[in-house]
Amino acid sequence: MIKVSITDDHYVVLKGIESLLKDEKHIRVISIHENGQDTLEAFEVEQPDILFLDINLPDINGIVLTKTITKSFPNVRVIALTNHEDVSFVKRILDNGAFGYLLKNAHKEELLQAIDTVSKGEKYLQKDIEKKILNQSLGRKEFSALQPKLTRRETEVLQAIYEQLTTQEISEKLFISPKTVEAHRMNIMSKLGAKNSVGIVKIAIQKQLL
Amino acid sequence: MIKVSITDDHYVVLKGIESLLKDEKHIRVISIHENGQDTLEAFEVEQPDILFLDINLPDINGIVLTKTITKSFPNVRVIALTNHEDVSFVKRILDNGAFGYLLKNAHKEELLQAIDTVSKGEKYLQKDIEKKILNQSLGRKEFSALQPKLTRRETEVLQAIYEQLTTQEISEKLFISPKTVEAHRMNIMSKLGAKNSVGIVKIAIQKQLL
DNA sequence: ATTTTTCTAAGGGTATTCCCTAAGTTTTCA
DNA sequence: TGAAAACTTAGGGAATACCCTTAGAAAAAT
Repeated sequence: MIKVSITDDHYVVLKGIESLLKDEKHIRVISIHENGQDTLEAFEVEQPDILFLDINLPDINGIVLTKTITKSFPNVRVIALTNHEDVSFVKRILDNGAFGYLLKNAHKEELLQAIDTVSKGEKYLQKDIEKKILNQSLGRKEFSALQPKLTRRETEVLQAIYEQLTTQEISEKLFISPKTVEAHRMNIMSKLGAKNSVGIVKIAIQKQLL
Repeated sequence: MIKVSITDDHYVVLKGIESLLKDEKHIRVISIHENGQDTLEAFEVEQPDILFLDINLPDINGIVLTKTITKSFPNVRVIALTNHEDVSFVKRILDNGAFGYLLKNAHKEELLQAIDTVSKGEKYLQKDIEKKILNQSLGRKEFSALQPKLTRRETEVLQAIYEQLTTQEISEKLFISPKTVEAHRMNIMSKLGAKNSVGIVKIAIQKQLL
């Protein structure tokens, strides 16, 4: 008997997965949750073998939550559920301890196969995503063409730029010199391949950094 | 007996709504579809009273599809399903003939109420969206707080800004003086309520002007 | 414990954007 | 056809962003 939990803020998704699984005798849905907090609290009492986890939750960032869960409850295997087909995104999630990755357009067979595969301790990726990863992994790696990694500070500056703050305002907000803010902005531009602040925001949105 | 169809490329959403409705005796789900094309073809044979339509479909833009359906099959009442909480978005959909608007985190009660309300011929909006629309509609109207209308030239400049071009480069691209470009940019900022070019792009993306 | 990365910040420019006012021309629409 | 809206241009100045280099201190990773 495989115990499954589901966390998704879209109620219909929650009920959809539940209804798809309820005919399976070897699978039991033990709990469903609409946010990260509830999920963590419920896990204090009983942990599932597998958690279907929506990455876009209202309260906690899904990637962070994945990390938390795999650390606090190592027996729980997380299968990420999203609409992002972005390969870099998949990578980040897997790096943070997820065992599988499913798009929300997955059909019943894929859902079941994901559960079976992951419960065996193997990683499960949806077919088309697997292909994409392979294709892109064959590109150059050193240039980090995929998901540019911003540092904590850079992320803060990025956020502030997005909020239309000026360098001066950002420096006051973060208690650092304007010159430092500029340095961060230059680094962000360089990492994202942007020509100016507009490009930073444009690309950051595209790459889901915001 | 109310006949319902569902169109959503996320299979779990499809099954979720279906399972939520299957206990209701006065409602019958007559068909489910994963894309716009299938939906239109199926409607040639039989039309539902109500269609739950995901606005983000792989093949056809949901807003356009709403328009098509309400024209070709005027008996079908469309309830839009999305994650967008953007008020301007809601307006656009309703303007194109939709009878209701639900976020995907809607619970069973809301789903049923939406069906009942819409089948009576009334419009149904989810509570929190209704509030937002009211709030924003009470603002100044002459300034077109909702969907700011940009002129043809302003749209071109907006596009160029989005492409990270400088004022100089834009002027060369459009064969106008840099000063004119600046004038347009100022007008765009004013219309969108942006503080700078970053804001222009940010808001333009939010309001789907790009 | 040591290397690497990140964070910090400065000087010294240049380029660009932002903001105001003003006004002639063209297009659109009632 | 006349009025309104949109498009065009401009001057001038303040503010901000961009770009380069350099470099010490702090934090993180190995």
